[in-house]
Amino acid sequence: MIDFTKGLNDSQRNAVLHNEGPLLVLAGAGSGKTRVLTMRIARLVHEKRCKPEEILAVTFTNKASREMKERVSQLSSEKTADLMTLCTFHSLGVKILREDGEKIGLKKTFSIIDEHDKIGTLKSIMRANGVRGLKNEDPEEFATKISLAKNASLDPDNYKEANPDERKINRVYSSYNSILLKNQTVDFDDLLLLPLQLFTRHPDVLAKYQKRYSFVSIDEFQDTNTVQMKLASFLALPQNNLMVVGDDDQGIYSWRGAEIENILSFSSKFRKCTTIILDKNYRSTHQIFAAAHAVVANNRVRKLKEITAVAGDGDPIMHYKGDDEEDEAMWVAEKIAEHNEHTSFSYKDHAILVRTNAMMRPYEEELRRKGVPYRVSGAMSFYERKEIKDMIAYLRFFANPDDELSMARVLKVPNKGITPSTLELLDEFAAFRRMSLWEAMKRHSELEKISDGQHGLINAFIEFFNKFDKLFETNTLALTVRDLLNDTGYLAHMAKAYKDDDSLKMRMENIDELLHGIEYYEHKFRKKKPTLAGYLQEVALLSSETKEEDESKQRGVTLMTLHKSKGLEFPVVFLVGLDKDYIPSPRAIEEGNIDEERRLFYVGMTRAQKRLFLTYPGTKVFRGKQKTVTPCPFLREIPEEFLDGKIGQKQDDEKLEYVDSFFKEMKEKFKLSGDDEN
DNA sequence: GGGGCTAAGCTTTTT
DNA sequence: GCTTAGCCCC
Repeated sequence: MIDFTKGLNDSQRNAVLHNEGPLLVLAGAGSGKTRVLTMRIARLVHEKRCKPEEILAVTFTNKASREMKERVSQLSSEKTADLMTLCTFHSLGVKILREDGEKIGLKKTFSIIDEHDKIGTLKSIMRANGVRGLKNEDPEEFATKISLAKNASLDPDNYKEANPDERKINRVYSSYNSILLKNQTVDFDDLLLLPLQLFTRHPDVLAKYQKRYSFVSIDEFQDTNTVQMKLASFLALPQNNLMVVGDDDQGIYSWRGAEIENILSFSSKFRKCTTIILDKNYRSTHQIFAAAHAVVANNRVRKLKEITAVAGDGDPIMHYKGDDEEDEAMWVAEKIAEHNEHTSFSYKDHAILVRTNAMMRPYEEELRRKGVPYRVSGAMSFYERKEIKDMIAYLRFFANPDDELSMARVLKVPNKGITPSTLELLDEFAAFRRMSLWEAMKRHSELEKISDGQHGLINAFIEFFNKFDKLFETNTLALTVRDLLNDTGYLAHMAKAYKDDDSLKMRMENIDELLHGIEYYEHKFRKKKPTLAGYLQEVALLSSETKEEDESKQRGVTLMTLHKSKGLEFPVVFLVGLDKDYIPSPRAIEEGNIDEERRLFYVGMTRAQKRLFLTYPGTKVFRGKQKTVTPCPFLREIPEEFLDGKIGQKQDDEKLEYVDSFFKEMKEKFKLSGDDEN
């Protein structure tokens, strides 16, 4: 029998050997949590405590779920890993809705709307409802509120009850939801909320899934929202074989609806819960980790954990104050070039972490100037590119002709000649007869106001649909898409539109890449019958991914926001722009949520394995004016013994005193909100 | 669909 | 003050 505990420390072993009942694993940064999670499920199956198909392990990112699948494959076999459900919360939602969504009025072919189209939909709803009148209210704000409502498990009716005064939001929210339903479309939040509603309304369906999954694990539990928590606890019943892994010190997504309370109160919510703390950090040097820990220990509301770094003492943290933002960036770029030249650290070992996307620019400029290769994480993702969105719209339309957004795009590129006024007539007709726009289109001959020419174009469009609809049924996806590209004149249209442009080649390559993706999907699902809707639901969840490639092949310096860095590690990390106007952000101060900002700082520090550099500019240009910068107050919380001693130089003393008084001030300000000595 | 102009806005965004 | 996004017009 395989020894699944080989090379593990005591707490890791205890977690891996846990069998039935709820288990909370508090996993400090770099403590080997993925290892523990995967080893435990591999062991459960290996020892025949359950079948592989009874394992459900949920993560937040595609990357994390891929990694988990890989590791389980290595520990058992690829076949075993394939039988398990190792996926993200959202793809679990897709699976459930595809299987049983019909019970709540959702066809198997439903579409998933992306963020951009969502804003567009809200905009038109707001316009139609007169909400976007005088004050020109921001659809983004409405989107955020609706999303938070959905994450808190509030449907339009619940929300209205809880917030009777938010009349505009109420109107927009309920009309948004009914439009989505009419288009047989869901948004990302629905992928969680709708399964939950399905479960509450159809206990028999819930029972089916409860029986299917006998062991449930959740990764990054500190980031779960109300809906995810409910889903997890529903699915784990009745045995409650629920393992959750997370680190309350790394909860940085409260503004997206994550409830850190879920992890803080887990052990009191679940009777007989076992709690295990993974208290060895294998990632960072002692100097780095102890410093980071000293900072985060200032948070009042947290699970007490004494975590020690075991990877050796290391060098002190270095600090640099630039003359201005440019000088700061220059110093960092120089340092990296120097490391690459004279030390064992190469470019790819370095990461520059910033608080806001806008702060990346001076670094990009400096790196480019010095010829240092770099990659910006979070640049435009593959699926956001125009040509890809166009193609996806075509595919969505064929999978789900009720999807009006996609139909609108299809009608536009290349232009099918059906005019806006014709569409308006069709739309009215659809509303009057309570049918979809597509249904109305098919009955266009009933509308006398439409001109003969337009009737002809609509007929051609319907024929075009029927032809390819059949092809999608009979031919392979990839082949049909190739036909589609020619038949619609899309390729010709591209060639014309980007005639003298370098970007034409790139766009063609992107289309090629998409075709390869389709072929890959067909290959992967060859046994399970690949379908158009299935493919689309797969890729919808990859929407924010830059495309697999890099990582292993990557050569350059990584430039990204602190938020994006969570879960990653780099030998050398630069935390830059440590300016008190950015971290903690003014908004966080306003909301009294400084602890989360401190956690963000902690996440940044703990990304570093060998060397950590903290920098800030002495002055900056802010809204056109030169201003003196006050360093980030968290710098003051790093014990001097771990620093290279530069912080606290005379010229900085005044400012650092200010920083000390900053915390006093904050304490005063929020005394009433419970942040006092009790 | 792109070019050019005007007007905001200046946190973070796993899916 | 400068960048970016949205919108109008071609």
